[in-house]
Amino acid sequence: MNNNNQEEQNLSKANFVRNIIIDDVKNNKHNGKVVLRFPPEPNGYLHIGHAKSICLNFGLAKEFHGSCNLRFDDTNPTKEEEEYIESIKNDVQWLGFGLGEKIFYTSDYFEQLYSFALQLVKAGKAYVEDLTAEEIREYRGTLKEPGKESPYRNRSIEENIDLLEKMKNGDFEDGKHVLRAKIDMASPNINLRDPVLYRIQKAHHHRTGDRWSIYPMYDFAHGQSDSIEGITHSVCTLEFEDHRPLYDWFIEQLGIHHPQQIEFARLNLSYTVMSKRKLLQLVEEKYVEGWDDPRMPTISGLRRRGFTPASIKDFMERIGVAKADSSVDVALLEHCLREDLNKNAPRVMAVLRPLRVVITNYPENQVEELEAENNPEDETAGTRTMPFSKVIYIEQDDFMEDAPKKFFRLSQGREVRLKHAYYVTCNEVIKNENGDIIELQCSYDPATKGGWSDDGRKVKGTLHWVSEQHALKATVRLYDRLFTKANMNKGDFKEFINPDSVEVLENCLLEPSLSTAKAEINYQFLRQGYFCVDSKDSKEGALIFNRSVSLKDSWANQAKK
RNA sequence: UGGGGCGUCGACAAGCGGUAAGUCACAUGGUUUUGGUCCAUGUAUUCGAGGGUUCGAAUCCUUCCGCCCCAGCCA
Repeated sequence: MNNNNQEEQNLSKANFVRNIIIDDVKNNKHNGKVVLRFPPEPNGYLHIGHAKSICLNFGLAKEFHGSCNLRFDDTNPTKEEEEYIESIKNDVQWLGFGLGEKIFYTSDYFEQLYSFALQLVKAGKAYVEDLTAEEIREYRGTLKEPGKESPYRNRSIEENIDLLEKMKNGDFEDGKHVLRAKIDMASPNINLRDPVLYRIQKAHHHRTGDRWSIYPMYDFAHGQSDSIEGITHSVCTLEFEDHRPLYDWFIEQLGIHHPQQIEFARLNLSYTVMSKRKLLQLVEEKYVEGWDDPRMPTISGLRRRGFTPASIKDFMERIGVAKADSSVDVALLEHCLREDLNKNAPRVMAVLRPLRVVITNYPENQVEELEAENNPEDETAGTRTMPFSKVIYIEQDDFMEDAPKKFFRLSQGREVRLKHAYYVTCNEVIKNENGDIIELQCSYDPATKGGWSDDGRKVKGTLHWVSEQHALKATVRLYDRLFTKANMNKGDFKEFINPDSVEVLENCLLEPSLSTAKAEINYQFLRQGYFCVDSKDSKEGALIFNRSVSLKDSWANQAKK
């Protein structure tokens, strides 16, 4: 690879946010500085939609040698928890982004934010409201009709200062007053109709304790926090587009640094939901086993499922960044995982639904250690050995009576290859009294050791297998999409929950090398998919594997026809 | 129907006046000790619709249609 190619590799794909930054850097706009931020509220776990924002912001900061602050937007103590802060830090780092020298918190600016509020009051640009929440709503007007001004709008500055200080000192009960900006009750942009700046909330804050009885609203805190941190580009999602005039108003009234806000479309993924509210509902109503359930689109869920940081970053690179509402096909995410794992995951053999096979002409107590390659896509991966003996198991799906010609697997009288072992031919099918197939009697060809024949004989099928006396028992969880409908914009999303989103197979048999398998290391179970040890439930001697994603299966497609 | 956005292949998405990139999905062939991977090929005479400007328009103008967001003391 030459230098040019390498350069291109390090550059992310073009998108309009990146283009704006390129221009600004070129024009020396913020002295050429690029300071970004990722500002989650610690009120839930991060999901893959947040990962888009993380990759964008941290990625751009890295590319332009700038910085990206992780800032917790902790302005609502009633909804935020320490647990979420820890999980968020953890998720960002797992994705591969450093947290930097310090973590930022909006709550660190409470003092500063309060003096900004006081500044507005003193300038006659903000006032203390006596109206109730309901009255405020009525006064606000509607989308089509202008609002009307509050009777308390023109209090004296002195009275406003006095009242605000009393609010701050805890002299009033929750809801008694609120501080509002004095802008324009007739504005077509509802955000400008005297928005609330502070509310009284005598709640314990996870960081500031009981110091405050008033807390700033998001709209009053967010832009100013960006400003305080010297953020050059405030990248956020589309729904904040019409808040921008409000943020600009604050910045202008206060006379402080003006970050440039840029809005992009949030990520939607087919067959899942992506709002914290809905995800919380799935957790609380026990549709899943927690925020990190492997079926959840949370970062912790994807991680437990077996997704890698590289696959998620690759996905983000491929979907791009734009302003059109869109829903990305989950197949693309799966493709990214397969691509990563195809190159990197060691291959092993595991029989999920075992069918007993006796090799009638194989010596009774013989065991052979056969060599098997670990990864045909990676020469450096080396080889291992697998024990072979008289009784083995194959996949139930790999045998069929009266099989069609296109079925390249085992059937009466047909010969197949056991991967890395021998050619075997099925001679007899043993059934129980119900007619279920319980065992196959096969014969092997000793001349085909390793799975080769030099007589030019063609064998179409290759099966995976495990030796009975050496096999490890394990539980395998096959995950499928959580919902049966690709897009659930309308109606109740819970109607579309997939009742078969997980299938638990209890009696799977694995090759012995898997006894040392560890969580977050992916394996390809040959011919089936990529699997990893479950980080929570798997125990030594009681292994549990999760299917991260299946292999593509063109036979399944063909069989359906 | 107040304001703010958005409409390019089934799904994403480049393109920004010079004659429709790429990726996924799909289909067909080839290779293959994974019906995996890999390789090759195919897939929008057309850019929400109409009208206009221009030698030339997805790109400019205009009218219309459709979708999303906003009336929390949530973020």
